[in-house]
Amino acid sequence: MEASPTEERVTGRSIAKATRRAALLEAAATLFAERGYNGVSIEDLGAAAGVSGPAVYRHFAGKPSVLSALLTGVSEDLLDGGRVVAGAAASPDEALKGLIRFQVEFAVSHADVIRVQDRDLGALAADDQRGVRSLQRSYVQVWVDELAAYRPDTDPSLLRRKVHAVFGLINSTPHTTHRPSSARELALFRDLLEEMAWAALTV
Amino acid sequence: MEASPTEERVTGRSIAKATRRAALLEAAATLFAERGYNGVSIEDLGAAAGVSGPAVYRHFAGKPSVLSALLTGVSEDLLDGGRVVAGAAASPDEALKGLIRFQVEFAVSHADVIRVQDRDLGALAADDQRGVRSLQRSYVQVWVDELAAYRPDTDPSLLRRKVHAVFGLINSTPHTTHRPSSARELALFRDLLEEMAWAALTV
DNA sequence: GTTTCAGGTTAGTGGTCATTAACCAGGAAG
DNA sequence: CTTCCTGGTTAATGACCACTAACCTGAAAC
Repeated sequence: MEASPTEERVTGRSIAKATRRAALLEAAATLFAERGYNGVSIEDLGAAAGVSGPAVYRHFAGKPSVLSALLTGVSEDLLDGGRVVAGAAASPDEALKGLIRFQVEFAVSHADVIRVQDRDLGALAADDQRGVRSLQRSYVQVWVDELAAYRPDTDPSLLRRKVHAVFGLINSTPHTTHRPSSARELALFRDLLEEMAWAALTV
Repeated sequence: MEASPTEERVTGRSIAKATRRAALLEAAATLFAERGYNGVSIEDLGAAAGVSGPAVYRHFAGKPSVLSALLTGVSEDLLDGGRVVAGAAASPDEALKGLIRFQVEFAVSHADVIRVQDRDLGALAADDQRGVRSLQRSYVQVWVDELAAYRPDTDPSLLRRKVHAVFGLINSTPHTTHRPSSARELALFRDLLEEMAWAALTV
């Protein structure tokens, strides 16, 4: 017995494949963010990853699968990151500040996926959409739990709305036309978003 | 000399035409918000307005013109409304509160156009896009002017970022899955958004 | 060194869709 | 009452595009 089917041999080819797949997802993030899922052709997508057209089908079952992989990935990253951040915090208010910092960092450095997520989620097939929405819900819940601990005796549905609104604030980044240029500018911008988010959240 | 070319006779037909056009724009708002500009066919659009397919071309030059009319309209409404609100206020802080109230009201009652605006603006031809962006910039400027009066000695570009972030917060409404049901709920929700927006803006 | 087979490639293929053509009906104008 | 012409209609037409077929090449496996 050499290797179980799940155990993959690491060969030059498998590396190349993984690399190509990653390049495709990267290209998808950029292109979908720019023109929207329906505005990008498989041909465009392949081309942006240095491969042409139908080669994409060697990595994904179809165009919807690309979107699905992209959005599922980002939702998982957010949920995992959020749980780690919240778990490491010493108090609810530290947790909330950490979550804000984490979300701001994510939104600023992954503006494209954020944009795709709230623009093209509806283009997903019902099943995948359910999956992504479930991950999103869990992530929101991480916030709501901390907020509930920080602000007891508040209607949970109100808390959920607060969290959504704060996401709107933080995720407004991708819509911003004038992106900060220097690193200094960017740091100030992140601080601003964090302060505003905190103020809004603790109203 | 009967009538100048700009002066239109009001006839049964002209009324019917205006009505149909309005119905088409209404349908466009709903459908584009739901499936995105590229996800809606001219056929769908016509059907939603009780007319089929190519009849749309009797009212608009093409699909892009529909989007253009829709977005230009909303941008104008916002700018006009914003100017009235700001002009009627007795002080900068009253003006800001009025602007917030106005924007919240607009976002809540026109969630669909808001969604189309920040989702499909990029689908517009360069010229129309410029026009809409110019209107948006002016609207933002109305806010920035008041904010500058309320908070002197602050970098204007920072103020602009603040305003953008607050728009993100307020305009998060369309992304909210659980829409408030009762009128009471809705009023509470509007109040919440207003409070959060004010807190964020005055950080 | 040969055999496999995964990951590419270039031609279809069928469907969808924006836009145009050709035609029709009925209100407005005279 | 007749003439126009506008807002509709249904049938092309031509792009574009997702996906499939058929074929090729070179790394892995033996």
